[in-house]
Amino acid sequence: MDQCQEKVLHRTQVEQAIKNIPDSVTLQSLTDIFKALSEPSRLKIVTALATCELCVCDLAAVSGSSESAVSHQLRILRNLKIVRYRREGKIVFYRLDDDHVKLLISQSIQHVQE
Amino acid sequence: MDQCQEKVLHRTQVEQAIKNIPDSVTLQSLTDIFKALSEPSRLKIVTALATCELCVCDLAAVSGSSESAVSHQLRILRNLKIVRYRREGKIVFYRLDDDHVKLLISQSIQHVQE
DNA sequence: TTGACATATGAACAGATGATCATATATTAA
DNA sequence: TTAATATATGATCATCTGTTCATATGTCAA
Repeated sequence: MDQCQEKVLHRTQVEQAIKNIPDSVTLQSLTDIFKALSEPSRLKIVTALATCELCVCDLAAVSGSSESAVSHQLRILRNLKIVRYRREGKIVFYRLDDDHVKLLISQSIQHVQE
Repeated sequence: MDQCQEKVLHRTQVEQAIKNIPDSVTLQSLTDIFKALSEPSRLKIVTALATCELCVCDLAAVSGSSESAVSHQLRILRNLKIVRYRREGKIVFYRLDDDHVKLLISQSIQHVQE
């Protein structure tokens, strides 16, 4: 829209700001991970898994929701490569896919607690 | 629900995991900030403001959305104390409220780019 | 194979949310 | 005061999302 272009008030700063916005792939990855952690139920699951691996049943107890709801959320976390799982007989154990998310959350906690 | 309690398979791990879940206030703060950053439009605004202060009109140009939409998103970011503003005549300049968010985002970018 | 248990998944519903449009407010200039 | 500019906000609507319920899948034991 040309209207917007014409209305730019501070051209230098705008150009600088646009350069600082991550590329679309990075932007997508960022919003994905932030969205994954933006729901209390999912954040509980992830912080719980930061201690040790847990089965779906455990996670339901930990997060205080139904096993079905947890399973749905785990699918989202799985698709985002935030958690992985291993099956042991009838039981499926979930754990964090790597330590990035754990670190990110601990850093975030520091931020909000200051 | 007692059903959930009875079905806990790994009691020790569950108790440990529950201890690791942040208190409800921290949990709320975390989900708030993650939710704020989980929308492409808002993340663009925040990353743009990481360089310098910008007015609403600038932010509309930077993020590629309407000024009204930006203004709505800025209200959300204002309420979450992520941005603050100062008025200079007819123009309102926004900037990040502190450097926490900037640091959090740069750390997150490192995470997703590995 | 049958039954029980653990988990996964599809459908449906309710609640949340982002964009748009119209309108309101605030500031400045004439 | 009036007009123009910059921003804010309320209402509406379409879309998204999380939960629930019912059902399906997978595993093991009998």
